[in-house]
Amino acid sequence: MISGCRPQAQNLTCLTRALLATTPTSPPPSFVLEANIDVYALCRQRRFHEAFDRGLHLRSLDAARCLHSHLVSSHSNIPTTLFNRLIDLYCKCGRLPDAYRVFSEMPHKDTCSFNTLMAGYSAVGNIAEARRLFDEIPVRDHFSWSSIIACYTRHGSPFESLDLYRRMHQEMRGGFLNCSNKFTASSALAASTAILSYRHGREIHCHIVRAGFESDAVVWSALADMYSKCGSIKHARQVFDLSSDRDVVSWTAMIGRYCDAGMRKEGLKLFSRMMQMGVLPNDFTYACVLDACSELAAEGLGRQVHNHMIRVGFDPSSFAASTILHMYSKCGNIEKAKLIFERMPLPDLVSWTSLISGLAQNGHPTEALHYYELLLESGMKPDHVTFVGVLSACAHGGLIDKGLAIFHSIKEKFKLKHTSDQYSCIVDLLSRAGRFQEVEEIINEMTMKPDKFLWASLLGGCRIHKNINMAKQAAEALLEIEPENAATYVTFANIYASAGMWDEVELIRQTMDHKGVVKKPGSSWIEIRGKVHMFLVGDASHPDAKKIYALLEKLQIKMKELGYVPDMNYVLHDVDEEQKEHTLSYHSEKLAVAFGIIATPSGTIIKVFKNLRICGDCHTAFKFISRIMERMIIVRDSNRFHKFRYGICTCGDYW
DNA sequence: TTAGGGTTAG
Repeated sequence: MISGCRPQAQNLTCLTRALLATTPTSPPPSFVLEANIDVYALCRQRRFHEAFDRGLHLRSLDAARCLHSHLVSSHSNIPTTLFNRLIDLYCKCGRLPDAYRVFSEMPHKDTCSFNTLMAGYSAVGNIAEARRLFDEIPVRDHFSWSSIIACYTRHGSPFESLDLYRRMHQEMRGGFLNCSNKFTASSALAASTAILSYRHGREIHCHIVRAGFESDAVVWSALADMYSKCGSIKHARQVFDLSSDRDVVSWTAMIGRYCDAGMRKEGLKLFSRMMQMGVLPNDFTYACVLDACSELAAEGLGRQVHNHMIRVGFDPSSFAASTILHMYSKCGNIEKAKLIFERMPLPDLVSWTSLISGLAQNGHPTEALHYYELLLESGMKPDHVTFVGVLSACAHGGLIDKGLAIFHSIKEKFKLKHTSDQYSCIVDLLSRAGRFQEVEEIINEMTMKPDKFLWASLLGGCRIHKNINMAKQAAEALLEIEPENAATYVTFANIYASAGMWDEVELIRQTMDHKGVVKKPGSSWIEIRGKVHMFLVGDASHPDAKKIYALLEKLQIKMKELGYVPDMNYVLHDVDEEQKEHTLSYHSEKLAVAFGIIATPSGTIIKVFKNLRICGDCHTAFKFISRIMERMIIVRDSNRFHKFRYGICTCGDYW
């Protein structure tokens, strides 16, 4: 019995009993399962359409077989409609060969018979068979065209799909208005979106408006999708706002579009609006919104979403559940993430990987490896993403031998090919440890071209070990791939600066000016009582700026008493020492931490988020501040978490 | 009786 269908099955028990009671012959054979007794009874009554409805609801192969045997053994003329429904049922149960057998043995096939079988092949991605049937249909109707167009769109052939959309209009000779309907239009729109063709999309939009079938949620959703991907998110929002028939899918899609475009706050605003309108979110909505919370590190809001999910009920093994885990982990609450994981009855590989990567980023490499061992013990096979998490745990923890052993096991034990991400991890691990000779050997052994992530990892390692020669090689390779990336110039310049090579620093600065490369401004933010406060370097725009600066000055004095020496290597330009110290004191992360201290009661954990990597001087300063203020300070930078407590950081200064 | 749109981890 299909467990999900139990309530409906129970509802029908009375009906079943009544039907069987009126049937004078023997009880159903033993192979007829409980859920299918209704189907069996309805067949005996020759109420075939109702039996099909029930079978389709259950998606039951037994029901299909039961109906098949009744139809075949029936001596009267069976209408084509019933055979068509049988084909459909077999298709929906994933039994294409049975569907085909029914189709080929039918005495009279109509267009619907072809359409139904074609949809079956389309659903399993057998494009060739679907097309063969389409070509054989003597008289094609709207269903035939919409099925084949959707088939090509769905299975990655958008050009074919648009070609057929055009051909449909020629062959049906009715002009666009009579041929296109909401099904063909939405599929053709999806095809235009796939090839990012605004022109095609716009043309189809015109057909939709002229033909007047725009009041349909799917058409609107496809339109908004096309505009957001080929035109602009603003147009997409206009379409969304104008649509009269919005369902949970179109709301979710619009929220997702904002998140994809990096406009996460807009996405979250729309989510609140959706809730106000009484639209019930589904797993996709939760996944979208929780992901936005993760990126914004808005744990407060994430927790509200989680609580809502608990109230309405959700499947703890669904992908939405793994997104909750990810959200807590990305917000620096790894304990809660672990709790969510432990409560999962059957964690999937995504959840395992998410926890392992989360532990690695949150500074618990040994625990990450412990969960990796548990994953192996569970019998689940790790995939290439799991290995990225495990290798990054080794890299962050300085576990070099373990990392190397796991890296080699990917090929030898798990018989998988190394991916470029895994190469980046191993280069990260080795170059952080200063083992540049081995890095060179690995790069030479690679079967693929090293990508930007690998070179960026190497450049980062060179910064730690002041390896100027290797840094030059990495920076040149990196700039060849990404000539506009300011981070490369800045890191490279910082390496020169730390070696006191100011002429070279100046040369890099001039190159940046010449090429018009602008350094991405560092920004940090902190969530206080549900409100996000954002800071830039030297920012005085915050209402509490005076208090923030006064506190930082006081802290500066106390830190120096305890032995803090500002690290000038993190200032790009060759300005005088006093000026450099001044710039360092007001980095965005320092402003955010100071505001956190002011705005929360003593003892509260301060959680700050930065869009770039934390600066080395701020890292040192926060160790002192955590001691002076007796507070735990958590900083999530673009790379990982740093937890400062009692004057030390969980990263062990290994970052 | 048959057809269309949204998806999680580094």
